[in-house]
Amino acid sequence: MAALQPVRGTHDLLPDAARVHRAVEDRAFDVARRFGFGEIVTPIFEFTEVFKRTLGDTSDIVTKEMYTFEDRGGESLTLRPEGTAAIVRAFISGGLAQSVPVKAFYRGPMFRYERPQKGRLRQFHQVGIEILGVEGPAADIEVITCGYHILEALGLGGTVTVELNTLGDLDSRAVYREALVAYLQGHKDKLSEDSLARLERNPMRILDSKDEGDRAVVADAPVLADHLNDASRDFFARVREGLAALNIPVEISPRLVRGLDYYTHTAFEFTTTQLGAQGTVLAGGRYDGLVKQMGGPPTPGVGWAAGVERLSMLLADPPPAPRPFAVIPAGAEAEALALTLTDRLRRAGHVVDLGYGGNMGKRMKRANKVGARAAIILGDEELAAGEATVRDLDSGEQARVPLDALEGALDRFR
RNA sequence: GCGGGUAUAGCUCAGUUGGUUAGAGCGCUUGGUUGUGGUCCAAGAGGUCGUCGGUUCAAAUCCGACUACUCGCCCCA
Repeated sequence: MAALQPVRGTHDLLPDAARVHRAVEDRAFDVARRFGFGEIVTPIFEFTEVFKRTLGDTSDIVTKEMYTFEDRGGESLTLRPEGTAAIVRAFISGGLAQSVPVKAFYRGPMFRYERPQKGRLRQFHQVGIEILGVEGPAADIEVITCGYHILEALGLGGTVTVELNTLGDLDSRAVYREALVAYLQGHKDKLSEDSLARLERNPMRILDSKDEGDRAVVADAPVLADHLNDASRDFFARVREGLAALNIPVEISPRLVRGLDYYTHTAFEFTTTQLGAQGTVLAGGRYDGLVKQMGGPPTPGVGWAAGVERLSMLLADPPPAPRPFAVIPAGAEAEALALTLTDRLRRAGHVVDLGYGGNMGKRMKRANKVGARAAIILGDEELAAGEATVRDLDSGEQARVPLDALEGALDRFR
């Protein structure tokens, strides 16, 4: 039986769930398209190097969460654990540096070997956007605004908090990091085990530790904002002004940091309290060093990714299944007519269900089960008159309609 | 990777201090005749009680391991 279960941390999307999942993706893309983003589809696996080089050798994702394997040709490949690295790789290998700015939207499955929880799977799905080639804060503003509009389109405008911070440019970040490490070194005895490890690899992560002891230490730690140079400070101010002008409610979170190494300047996170520990629903930031780090021409970038499963769980108005019309023939002659009539109505754009057999009672039951809006009944009487009986399954009212006027008669049910 | 909880029909759950053929609701199938669903009534199908092992005369019930799910930590979308 174990073999017949989906692999741990993976999930089938049965029709009802799949409909919600697609709706989230489609609405996100609809909004992104209005902002001028075009879709980029990249392969689901890449050379392992693509992720190693971008995510940093010490990140958890690279060190213990990647699905890496050797193919038959001996190449080391990895199922993508996130989207940005692949988009940037495509940007470089596709020569898109010639046509910056590039505004890319992507969606699809990502893979991380993690311990599954609610809202955390081993194969999960993201939608994301990236703007490559824009240095100024206009891109940051647009990217955050787009994310906010998408959440609004999903009916989540009021339930999500937008947290914002700046990591400063590379100089500011380096200066701050030094100050922070110096401070933390002096309080080593009070730090948790996790944070001692972070002190080596990713000291800024200690800022958002949930450990009480850590929090006490962090409370008096040097603040990033005090270490920003003028350029970084100005950049952040302009981002905030832009968002304020667009009425996007933002909370400044001085301790918000990013797990991945390539982020600079703007960092943001859209969170909800409705999903427990997996409250982050959309997150991203600016990554000015990434393209160059991957071997492309120095190109600034900013973007975010959002978790489709998490958004699906929150979706305010899950889309209903479409309500079909049920064509119900009685008798062999009617059966033959039903086949062509159904085809005609489908070509006209209607959703039509044609049962595979059974008497009228069974077919009516089926019509009801599939949520049909109306039944189109074809029997001997109707055939003789060149008509069909159209029965409104909500009200129970029915009327005879000439066959060649059917399309028009069905329009009133839309 | 670490810690806690859970695991009974397709779904949501009962199952008393271990004791014969494991129950309910919903869903499903069939019927309540001949061309009309949703409501109602009746009958029926469906469970190696997550898996493996142990304790016992006897295990869904107690113990252990494993697996999955779940809630935290970690990480992150």
